[in-house]
Amino acid sequence: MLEKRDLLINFILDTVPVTRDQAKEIANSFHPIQIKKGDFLLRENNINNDYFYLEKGLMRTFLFNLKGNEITTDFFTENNIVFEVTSFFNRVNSEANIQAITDCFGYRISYDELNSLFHNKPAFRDFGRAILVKEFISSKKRNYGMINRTAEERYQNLLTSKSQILQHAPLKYIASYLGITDSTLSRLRRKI
Amino acid sequence: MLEKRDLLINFILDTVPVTRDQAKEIANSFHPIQIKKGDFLLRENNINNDYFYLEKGLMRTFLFNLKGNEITTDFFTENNIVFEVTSFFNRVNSEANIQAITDCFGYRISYDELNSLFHNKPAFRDFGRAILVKEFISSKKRNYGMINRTAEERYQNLLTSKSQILQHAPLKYIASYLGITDSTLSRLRRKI
DNA sequence: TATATTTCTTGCCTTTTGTCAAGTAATTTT
DNA sequence: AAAATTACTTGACAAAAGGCAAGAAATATA
Repeated sequence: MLEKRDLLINFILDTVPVTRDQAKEIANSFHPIQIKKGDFLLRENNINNDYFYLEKGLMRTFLFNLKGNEITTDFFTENNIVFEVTSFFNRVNSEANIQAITDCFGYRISYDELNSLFHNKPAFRDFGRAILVKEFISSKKRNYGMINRTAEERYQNLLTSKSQILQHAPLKYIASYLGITDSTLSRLRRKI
Repeated sequence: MLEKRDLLINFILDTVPVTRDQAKEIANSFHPIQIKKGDFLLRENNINNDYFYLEKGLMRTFLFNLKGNEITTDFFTENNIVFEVTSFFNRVNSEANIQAITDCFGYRISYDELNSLFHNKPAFRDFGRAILVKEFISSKKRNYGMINRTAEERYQNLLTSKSQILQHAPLKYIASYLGITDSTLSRLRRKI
């Protein structure tokens, strides 16, 4: 039978050049958790203390703007690391929430555990940096899309890159993520 | 007389909790360079091998979209680290250029030098991570501004956060950075 | 199953932004 | 200084997106 943690081990092996034993050691430092649909990995005004490998399910981060409207700033799909960088690394209260869109399962470590691995295990050092680099790059790509693509192109892009999200997230999450109103997204969809 | 490298030393001390001696040691691993207005720190289709502390001057990154239009994706001001994360860390050719908007001066290290410090000097480890975290956060803030602010608000925000840019960059750089056309920015300015 | 709530769509009209083109102003090159 | 290039502005019109409200559809709750 396939040990479940194998997916995390493979994720590590795909992220950074380490041996399978090193990947296993890193994976074994993580702790399994389950998050039910609608529940929160992080609530605003708390410090994010979970560096979370999402094995199964979908999540999002959202916050409220000055008008009180809910803005979805990010979607997370399976086989990715989930955390709120500002709160987690700077140890400050988060403005954002991280919520499960569907039932989720994965593995977490705390900030202290991560830091100890970062300083004591060279393999994890490279892994941690690679994750930061990867997320930073995807944030920059999103920026580029926002300044260089129309709403329709951004929607089409989401459709191909994170199609699972389109199937499970309500329209209003997707609209605010794309930077348009619900009505506009609804009309866009009809057009397609 | 003030040793010029003091600005870099202070930058390190402001970024991460290390002793002045540790900061000096890190700073001394960097090499001074000068870049004239209009010259390039990085040209597209090359690998970015400079992790660059910008002490004096202004820079930008830009690339060409599918229509052949030049898109400015980032501005850099004094007392910041300048690099193209995808190319630098993944050792792949860059799609983007990094160019001096004004005469620039600062200090650089190569990828190999950075990596050796990263693995051998715990103080630098924390510094390197803190820079990645800082840039990642600022990219996320930019995303949030793009989906949640009007063009006028984004312009006003740039005006307060990077006013030096507004004084030295031509309108077309700023317009593409804000995700609007030259005409629209020109009209926005008249309104203000 | 009935009721309530949330999600999504659509019409009407307004505002914002884009496109294209012409013209002026400023800067750079010769 | 003249010529050429680049930067910026503006007008007229078109396209994209927003605001608001009503209603239909789907989902959740009682």
